[in-house]
Formats: sequence, structure tokens, C-alpha cells
Amino acid sequence: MQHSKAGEPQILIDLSTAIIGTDGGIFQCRLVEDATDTQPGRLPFGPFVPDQHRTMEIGLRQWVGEQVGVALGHVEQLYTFADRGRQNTTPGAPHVVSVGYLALTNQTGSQTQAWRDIYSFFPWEDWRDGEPSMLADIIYPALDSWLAHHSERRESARLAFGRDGLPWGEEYVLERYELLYEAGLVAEAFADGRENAAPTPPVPGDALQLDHRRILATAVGRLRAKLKYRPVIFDLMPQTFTLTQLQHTAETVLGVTLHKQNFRRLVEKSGFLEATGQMSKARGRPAELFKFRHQERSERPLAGLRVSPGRARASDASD
Amino acid sequence: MQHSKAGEPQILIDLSTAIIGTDGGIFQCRLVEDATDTQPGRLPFGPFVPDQHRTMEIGLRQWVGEQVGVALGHVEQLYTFADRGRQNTTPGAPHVVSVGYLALTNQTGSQTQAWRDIYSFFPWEDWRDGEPSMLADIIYPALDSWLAHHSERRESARLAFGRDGLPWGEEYVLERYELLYEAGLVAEAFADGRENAAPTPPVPGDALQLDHRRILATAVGRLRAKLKYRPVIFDLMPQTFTLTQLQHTAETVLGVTLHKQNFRRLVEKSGFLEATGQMSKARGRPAELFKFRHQERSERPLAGLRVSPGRARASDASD
DNA sequence: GGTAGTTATACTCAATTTGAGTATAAATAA
DNA sequence: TTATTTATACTCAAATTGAGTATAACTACC
Repeated sequence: MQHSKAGEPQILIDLSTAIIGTDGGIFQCRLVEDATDTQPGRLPFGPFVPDQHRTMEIGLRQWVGEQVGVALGHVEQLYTFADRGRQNTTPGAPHVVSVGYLALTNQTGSQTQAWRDIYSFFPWEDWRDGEPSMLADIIYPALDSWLAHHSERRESARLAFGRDGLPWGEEYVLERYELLYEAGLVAEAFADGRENAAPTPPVPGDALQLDHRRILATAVGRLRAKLKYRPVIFDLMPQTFTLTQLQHTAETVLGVTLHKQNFRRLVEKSGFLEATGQMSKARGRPAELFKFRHQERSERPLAGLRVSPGRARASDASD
Repeated sequence: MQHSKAGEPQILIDLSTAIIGTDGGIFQCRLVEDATDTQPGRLPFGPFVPDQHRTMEIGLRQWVGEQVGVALGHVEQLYTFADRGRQNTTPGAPHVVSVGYLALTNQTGSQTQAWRDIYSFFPWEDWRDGEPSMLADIIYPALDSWLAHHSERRESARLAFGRDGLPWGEEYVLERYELLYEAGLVAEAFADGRENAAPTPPVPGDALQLDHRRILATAVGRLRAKLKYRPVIFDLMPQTFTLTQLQHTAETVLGVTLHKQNFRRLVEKSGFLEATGQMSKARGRPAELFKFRHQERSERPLAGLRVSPGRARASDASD
């Protein structure tokens, strides 16, 4: 009774991977270097071929290997997107469903085309220097005029953007992007042929092909959330690192600044770190180098990396 | 360049939904009432047909409507399962990928075949009366003898089951089920033809068709985790309820008991409740009836429903 | 070689949250 | 009445968190 009517329009599953790393305070995502002037960038992706791929993760590792060749640390499935009209919709072509994956790596590089700053796609997400002025200047006015005749989305917008008194929740990356898409304020909305979208998007931020910016938004949101209860941050770090480097990585991902002394206290008592005895040499007092304790494997909770109600770098304590 | 080689073996996407509710301390899941004596039960499910279903959620609502007709509250996508050998694998048939969904409802019933106690599928998950003795008596010995020659899974098992000193994490439902499956200790492992599985599974607990027990485990794990940071519990409650009813629901889902006075304190200051002024009549002092404040819509965090290191009902405080 | 600048680390302290109670109130059943 | 049952209020110590101050250990420069 199920599985009726085979032979209908084909379904094709695309496996798309957001490979994320950090490099000296830059939050990076790996793109495929085949961009032309007219086309936006894209994530590595390719079809899931059950005959060749025993699991989807095997499939994605193949495409990542062939297209960008990055060594992956933590890999996790994010979400399966299947809505009509948000993927390539050439008539007659198979319906495309995309399964998004998040992959972390500690090997980034800065070959312009390849590794791109994630905040160039979501400039409103970086609060390390305080609330980005584009929110008040551009996004809120544009969003509000859309909300004026879409009042059913008001409450979602309040929560996603932390308006009138609500806190900015750094993990609601997808919810914010989706609202901007719905409101026709990002380039993909026009590319997908939504009637309310203008050819030149009012909101700054680079576009990606297909639904890849949506997948990236999902990846960033998930990573920010997960950072607070699982020790995934160490997949972004080199073998050894100082506590300040670790903190900068956390800040880069979360897009906020953290209290230095409390971060240290938190991370030291978590038990995930092991002192190496070596010291880093840089400006100022040398810092001890730590490494992640791989013995006690990594699924234990890392609680406490909660972000206190936003605070700009300017007003940071200590230094 | 992608999307090559169409016309290869078909992919079929199944949408399977774990509909979860509670009824007086019973944790329930809705099954389809077409079970025979020889076949285990199944969740409502059916294929995703892109031409008819603009989104997968529309598809699943169709199958749920046709097969069980339950009104759904909160609905969320869980995970997409695609590994070979964990779905129907008749040779030549299309490869089946299943997308699992969690749906909550406050309308349950107890027509034996339809609504089944979730803990009958996962009896080791119910710690409301203390640690289930089957863990020490049956599961741990069986698991340990498998781990003896699968030492690479030792650490996962330690974490999933909270062994030697680690706490029992009530949200690791899927991880526990998967370990038992891998170890060949549940009926599905034999049904899927795994070589290490015995025809009569050593571990108690009812099986489900296909990968439905895995989907249900995912659903329960996700629900238990989400309960702690989003107000999803109210989707399981009737219009009005007492704080004790609310607590019992939380305990039913989490499979542990909670401290009554602290639960009250937590939930009262969360701001999600509104007193109705009415009182419930039952044995003992009447309790005030509350309702969920639907105005302040529901994505705000409900922090604090953390579970303190296990405590059995027997040693519960107060009464 | 002393001093300013820079970064790291130790320690403090109040406010809040949590875990675990005791005490009391309001009903019903005998 | 009195025991039993359930609900609710209040207490209190321990732990955690937010936000500092104080000091240590380097480098660069005059």
C-alpha cells in the first residue's frame, strides 16, 4: 500500500556540506573554486548514489574529497530541505532534495576564492564589535515594512532578532536568514522567483548558489548552539593552543565577545584540557599551551559556554 | 556537472512520523492499527511525492491524516536515515531513504492497538522507579561481552549508558538503542540480517517494523533534550492543567522523577504560565489550574528543566 | 637597564541559581 | 475529629555566574 506508483518523477538527493573552520579571528567556510563572475559561490555537493554510497556520509566525503579535498573533523547531518522552489527547478528535471551537512576542520587557508569569511554572507551576525549598524539602518526598516502586512510573522521576527527587549539569540541564524528570505530582502529570494523580491537585494551580504546559503545558515546556527553543550570547538583548533586562542575561536564562531577570566575558569574546570608544559611566544607574557584530552572521548557535555546578554568588544573588561 | 546519470536506481523517500503524547503517566506513541500477529507495529508513514507535496511536512500530514487521523501540535524534522540495510531491501526495489519526524499531540487515547506505551519499546529508559534492574541483569552483561571484542565502541557505551561514574543522560536514547542494535541485542538487528544477531533478542522491548524503532528512539531523545530549553511540553498538555499534572508529564517524558517544590519554582518564574483562578478537584488539597500563555509565542527558551543526577521515586522528598 | 606596553593568570566578591529540605494550608475519608 | 492526601510557601546552604581587581611575565624602546 505504500511505495505505490514508482516510475513517477524522479527524486534526486543532493549532499551539500558546509565545511567550517577559523583562522585568526576569521570565520571561514570552504567553497568550490569554480565561481564565475555571474554566478555566486557554492558549497561542495553532489548526488547521493545508493549503489556507490552505503551511507550518505560516505557520499558526502566523496564529493568533498573530489571537489575541495579538505580533511574533515566532526561531521554531522543538519537538515533535509525539500520545499519546492528553493532548489534548481528546471521543468522536467528530477525534484531535488538536499541534505545539508556540517563539517568542521582545523585546516583552513586564505586562498581568496576557496575559503570565504562566513560573515560576508551574514554580516548582521557578527556582534564582536557591538551591534552591527546595518541592523538599525537597513534591516529593521526593511523588515518592518514587510511585517506591516505580514503580522502573523511579527512574533517570530521579535524572537529571531531579539527586538523590543528580547535578547539577541546568537543561535537563531537560520531563523533570521529565513525571515529575510521570506521578506524578499536577500538575493536568493529574487533568484527563486519570489514575487516580493527586488532584483537588487536591499540587505548586504553575499549570496550563494541554490539553497546553499540556507544550508550555511543552518550550519552556523547549529554550531553556535552546540558549542554550548558539546566540546566541538576543539575540532576547530590546532593540536596545541593557548586559552586565548581558544577563546578567540569561540568568539569568532559565536559572533560575540566573552569575559576572559570567566572563560578561562570555565574551560579549565571542564576537564577537557591538558597542559603541555610548553609556552607560546608572542607579544606580552607567554601563555601556556594546552591540548584537548582525546582519551576522555568527546561526547561529554561542555556546559557553561553560555553567552551573557551581549557586550561589545569596546566595553570589554580587563585589557 | 552534478546531477549526472539520472535513470539509475530510483530513490524513494518515506516520511515517517512518531506521534507522541502522554496520558496519566503513560508515555504514548501512536501506531497504525494494521498489525498482524507475525508483524511488529509501525508508525504512520508514506512516500514523499514532490508533485503532490509542496513540502515534506505537507506530505507527512497527509499520511498521518489518512492512517491515524490525529491532530498534531508541534511538528519537527528529526533526521534522514539512508544507510543500506536498515530499510526494506527487496532486490531491485528502489532504495528507500526515510525522513523521520516528531509530532506532539495532547489528544491520546488508550485503544490498545493504537496508542502504545513508549517504554514497552525501550523499557530500559524508564527510571521513574529507580534504575531498571534489567540494565544490570541483562543489558550490561550482554553489552559487555560484545564490547570485549569491539573495544572501539567502549567509550561510546560508557557515555551512552553512563557507566563507571558517568551520569545517565536521559537524552541519549538513540545512542543507547543504536549500541544495542550494533551489538545484535534487539530484534531489528536479526530482521536486518546482521550476522551477530540471534533470532530471539536477549534484551526485552518490543520491536517495530523497518527502522521505526530507530526513528522513535530519535524522537524520544530529541524531545527529552528539547524539553530543557524550549517550552514544547505544553503541546502535550490539555488547555488547563495543574502544576502537578505538568510535572508528571515532564517526568513521564524524561523518565525520571523531579523535585516537586523546585519544579514549581522553576516553572512559575518562567513566565509561560497564567493562572486561571479555577481549581481542580481531586483527592487532597485542590490545586490551581493554569494555562499556557499563548500570547508570548513559544520559541522563548525554557531554561532550567535540567535533571539532577538521578533520584528514584522511592527517595523523593516531600510526600 | 629601566619603563611602558602587552598579555596571562590568580584571586575576590556579590548576585543568582540550584538542590534539598521544613513548615503549613486546604481539601477528603474514616 | 482525626488521619490522609495533596498543594503551596518559605528557608538555607552550596554552587555557579557575572564582573571585577591585582599581579605576573614577557617584549620593545629610549
